[in-house]
Amino acid sequence: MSGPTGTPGPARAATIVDVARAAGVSRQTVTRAVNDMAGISAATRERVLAAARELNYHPSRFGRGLVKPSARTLGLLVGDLTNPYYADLASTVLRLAADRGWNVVMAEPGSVADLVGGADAVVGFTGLALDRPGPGAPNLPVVEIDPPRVQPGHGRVELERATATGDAVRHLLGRGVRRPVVMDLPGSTSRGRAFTAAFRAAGVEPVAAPREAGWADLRDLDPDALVAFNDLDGFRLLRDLARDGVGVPERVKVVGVDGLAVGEFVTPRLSTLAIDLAEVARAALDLVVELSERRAGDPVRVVPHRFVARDST
Amino acid sequence: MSGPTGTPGPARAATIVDVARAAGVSRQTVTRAVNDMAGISAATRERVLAAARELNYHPSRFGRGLVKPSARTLGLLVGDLTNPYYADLASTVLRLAADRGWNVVMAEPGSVADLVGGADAVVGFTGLALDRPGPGAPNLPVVEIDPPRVQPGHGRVELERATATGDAVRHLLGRGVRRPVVMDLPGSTSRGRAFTAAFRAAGVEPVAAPREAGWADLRDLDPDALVAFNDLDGFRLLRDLARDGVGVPERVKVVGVDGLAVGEFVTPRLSTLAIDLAEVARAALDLVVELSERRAGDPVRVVPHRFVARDST
DNA sequence: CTGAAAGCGCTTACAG
DNA sequence: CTGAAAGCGCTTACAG
Repeated sequence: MSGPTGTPGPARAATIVDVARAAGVSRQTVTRAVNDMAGISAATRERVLAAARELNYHPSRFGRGLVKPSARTLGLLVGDLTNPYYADLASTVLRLAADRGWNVVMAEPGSVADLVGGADAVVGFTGLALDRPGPGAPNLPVVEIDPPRVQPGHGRVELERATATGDAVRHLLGRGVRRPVVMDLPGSTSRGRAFTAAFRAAGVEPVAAPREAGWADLRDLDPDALVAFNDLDGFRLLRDLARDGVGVPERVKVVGVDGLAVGEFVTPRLSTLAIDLAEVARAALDLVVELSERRAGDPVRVVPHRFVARDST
Repeated sequence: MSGPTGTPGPARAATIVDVARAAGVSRQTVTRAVNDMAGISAATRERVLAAARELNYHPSRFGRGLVKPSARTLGLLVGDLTNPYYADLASTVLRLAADRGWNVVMAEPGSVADLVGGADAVVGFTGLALDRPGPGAPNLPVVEIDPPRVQPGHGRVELERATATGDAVRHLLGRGVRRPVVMDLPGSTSRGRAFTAAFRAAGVEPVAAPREAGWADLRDLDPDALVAFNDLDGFRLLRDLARDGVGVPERVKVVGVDGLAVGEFVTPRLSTLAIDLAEVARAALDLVVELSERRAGDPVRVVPHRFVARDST
């Protein structure tokens, strides 16, 4: 609906040709001015930059990217960054990716704008989202962290839990625990299943409870240990227990999962299943590079949790 | 150094033409297969996809972006994501940006790979890095959060501190504080200066101490209040004080800055200068949109801190 | 110091 | 169902 010529359409962003026309020069003179290159008179440069400013001109990443080498972009899919677990992982990925000259576009599940379209490869907790790798969808290299099921062709970093869970359970049993509660999501996840299995192997039948249960909901079970879904939930439970005057670890022991550094600062300090997130990040990046260069088979890396006993058990 | 033709060079990534040649079809047939479009026989599609897989073909974001509308990309520059302050802000930015159809490329200072080249606009704590907006450098819309000094043409979100600092200081004085220590970075920052000014206005001269000082360094000053550089530092101090058996808040009061949610979970719960990060994020995004559409003057938004008194004071 | 030409990798009409 | 042509916005040699 814009006029025949000269009447700038309101929607379309200014392009290098618009600036060239406005400044009365050629396109590559605009390039020279805008990119601060040599071989252009000060006067011309000024005129061009003025025109660019006037038109609110911003060079297109795409035009530029097509023609000159530029950083590759890694799509990173994490859970809620509000959880330090994901934030810490992201922090390491950012650092390692930058070392290798990659940019990182990030998304939380539910806010995946166009991760796939904006990235050259994708890494992350795909269990949280990313269902749509349709037959012909832009098939990027993908590395999944802690995936619920294997996806052929994708790399994956598995977070091994069995060993550390065994250690934790042994630790609890050794301190007299007989009536543990394992808290988990509705469908049950590998974390919950691992604890349940380990307790059973020792002849103790744990009670299952929903992740978000509070002490008020659990009190009647008279539990002597609570396995929280993660550290954040563990903090919440510790606070509730303190509020109700329930002694931790004397009367009830509490274990978290994730190994958050802040667990050192709550009272009592929270025992937890920790994992080296820097190692997870490193493994994921190694795999994604591998995948984008050669086409490897089904590359897998395994990173183990370890049990960290602190004061809450 | 690759052969005359047919000998694939090792470095160069496969392009749509390579696939077309390998499959013996035209470029747009490749497009149809790869993008799962209609108007192509199943057999041809299979043949093309096989060739694509064989060549490890991944469509170029740039070629594609140039020709079809795609999400805009916001560059977000935050501090260490390991600090929940930045992580929480990033989380909100991610969500809001996705609502508006933007992608977000993220960087921490020191890991800024090519933020400027990879984004259509930049938002963040530019005080932490980003010095190089040279004369002709790719001039994107920029919104600075809590900038150390105003940069003409840039939008900015100012984090107002004076009011909340006054409240905090009044609160402390009201509880008998007379020998406060204000901890800050070497050059002193606006947060430190605000506290110092507020104490002086009330006729109390605070002692300045380096941000990373521990109780061992401060004990001899016999302070009755510690103003930590941020909440994380506050947690550290609380732990040290508990370890040394120093009563908080009876003997020493502790104030943090940032308003981290975990401050609710440490013991005693940390009093702090909080700010609504969602509001900061929203203001920054509003400005950046404004800046990339019209060219506004020097758009500014102000978001206030507020003092949250908890148990540590 | 400045400009005309070619090409980066892709998709969108348009013919057949 | 398939392909030849044009063009997206930019930069890189190459002439003048």
